[in-house]
Amino acid sequence: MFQCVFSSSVLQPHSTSCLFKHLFHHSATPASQKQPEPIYSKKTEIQRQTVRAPFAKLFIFSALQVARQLLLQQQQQQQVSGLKSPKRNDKQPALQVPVSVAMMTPQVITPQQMQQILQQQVLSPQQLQVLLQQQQALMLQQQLQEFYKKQQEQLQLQLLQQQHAGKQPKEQQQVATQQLAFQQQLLQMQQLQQQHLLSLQRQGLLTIQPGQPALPLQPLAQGMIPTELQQLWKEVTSAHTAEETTGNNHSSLDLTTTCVSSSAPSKTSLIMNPHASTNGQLSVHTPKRESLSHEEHPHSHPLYGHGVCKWPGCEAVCEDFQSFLKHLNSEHALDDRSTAQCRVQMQVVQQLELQLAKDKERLQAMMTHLHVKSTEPKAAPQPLNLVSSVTLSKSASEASPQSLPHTPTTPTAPLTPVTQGPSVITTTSMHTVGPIRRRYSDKYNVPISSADIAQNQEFYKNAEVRPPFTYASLIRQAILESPEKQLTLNEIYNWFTRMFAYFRRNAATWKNAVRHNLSLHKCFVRVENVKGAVWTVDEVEFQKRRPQKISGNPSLIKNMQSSHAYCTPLNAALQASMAENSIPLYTTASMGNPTLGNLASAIREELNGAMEHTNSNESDSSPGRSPMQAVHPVHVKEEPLDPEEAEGPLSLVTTANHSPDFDHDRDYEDEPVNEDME
DNA sequence: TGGCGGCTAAACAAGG
DNA sequence: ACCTTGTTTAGCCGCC
Repeated sequence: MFQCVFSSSVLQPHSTSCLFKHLFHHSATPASQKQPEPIYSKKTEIQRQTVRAPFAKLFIFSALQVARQLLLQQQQQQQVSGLKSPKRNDKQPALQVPVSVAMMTPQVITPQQMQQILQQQVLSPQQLQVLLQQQQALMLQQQLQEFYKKQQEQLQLQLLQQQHAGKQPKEQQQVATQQLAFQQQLLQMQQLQQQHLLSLQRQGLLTIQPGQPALPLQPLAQGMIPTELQQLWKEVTSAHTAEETTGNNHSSLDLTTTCVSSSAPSKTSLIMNPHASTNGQLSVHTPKRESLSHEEHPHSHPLYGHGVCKWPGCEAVCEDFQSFLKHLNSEHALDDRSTAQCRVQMQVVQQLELQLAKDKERLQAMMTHLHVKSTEPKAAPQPLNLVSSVTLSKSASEASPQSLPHTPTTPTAPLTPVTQGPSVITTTSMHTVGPIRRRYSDKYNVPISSADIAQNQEFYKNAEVRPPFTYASLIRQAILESPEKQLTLNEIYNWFTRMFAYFRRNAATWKNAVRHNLSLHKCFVRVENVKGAVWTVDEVEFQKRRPQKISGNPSLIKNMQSSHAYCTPLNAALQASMAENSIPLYTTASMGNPTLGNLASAIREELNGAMEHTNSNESDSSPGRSPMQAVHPVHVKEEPLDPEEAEGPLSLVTTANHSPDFDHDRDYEDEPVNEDME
């Protein structure tokens, strides 16, 4: 079956013509008229404004540029972070030059790294999803552009043939139809991009400066006739091509000057260049000049621009480059925070890469289905080398972040010196063979808070990322969420699979672990019921095993309170406990979702226990543990748990395949679902 | 270095 | 015979 991936379509056209009809259905008909998709219903006033085609074209182009720049900036920042050496930056300016185009290829970051990053989960999954959506739209658009070019060439060829031979009108018509269909796919995708950008804007991830004219975000297809679309497409592509052929292509963008800090993903800002908008026409700040200046300017640095430090979440003002270097070495030296931030950056980038791989595969499948030659034949059955390696490498075959390599997860595992370049936290050090399991340093587990899991509920539902909680915590949560505070074993299983995509795999493993935990921990009490046995939670026992470690370390708490944006989870832990005292910091995410709310509150409660101990300076006799060991350390394991895991494409984030309207009644227990095989 | 918490794997038993 | 449920043991890892 060929399920349309556009616009959340559920139609499954099984033939080319059917697909085209299907695509027409989506593209030619404004979604707002046909299917009131949520994304349209959320349109802002800006979106609703009438759009003129050239205006919209410019915006699309601009949006593409900005999105691309964001990605590249992320890559650059990650690279620079990885390269950074606290002592040498000022002495070896050559090493500060942004990475080359080649270095920004997906191969730079390995799947293992991605998994590792994912498992550390320093970054908010929501933020990741936003970035992924951006990237997805962007890359698909690029693919379609390439394809469309080919289609156009083909069409012209056939037109010529027809002029000479005066026949084959049917075939020509078909090609034209194909062309139009893909054109409309492209347009729809562009709409998606706009929506993503708007979404970012709504979430505060994208900043549009006040003076900026209202953006024309009306879906392009609306009110446009095919010829207009075609013309628009031509203009867009020609502009795009022209831009790329003028010396520096996009890969050489100097992001330090175009985009303002991407900082923490939550603060990711796409700031449209205000002085680029003239007469209401928005254009993107072309990076060309900056790129040139970057080359000419020895003091350029991917982490420095506009007198501001671009280190994620920093934005410290630095008068000149020297002061910036000083700042870089002093504020962003090799320490826990910098290491974590670097990993976050890698996480962002690699997530984007993975999503790109998936979308490429999807595009390839589309093309294959339509019997169209691909512009990237190699992308065919396997998404990308990047992904293939995940799929085929036995050591990395576990899609989950479990198969995480050795990385500097603690300060004692310092970043590789600059001289080793991108090998920092890269594959070379990660392909350790053997049953290596590594837990993350508590320092980095600490940040994962209940609030995070509450906030990112959808993420855990959809992404196969291991939840950073112990089995015991999760079991308890499942039980407490139940109306009667008791669950059968099977119901606990179902809760796991329902709430966490991760637990839709390796059922035998984690179910065994669940049973093991139920039996092992005193806090879980088995109660004989009429129908059988149910499990309940003995809160007293659970409190006994509650982590205490934080109580003895006030400085840590202080750090938590003042920690950096990337360490917000740390704050979140604290805030979670505050929330317990009727400060509803994290209740918004759970509003309208009682389950989520319960999850948040219960785990928050768990965390709060540690904080209570902290505040009261009470110390009981129970063995001390980090409060975040409740938010447990995630194991790193490099050997596959299940041989089946080595088969089929793996995905860390399966947002595209997991419906938001996840069927909660679906039973995953016996059949580890490989979503990618569907 | 040893204790501890946590996870995984596995063996085993009982019951349906 | 097979599956589910529940218990127990062992080994490993990371942290302290």
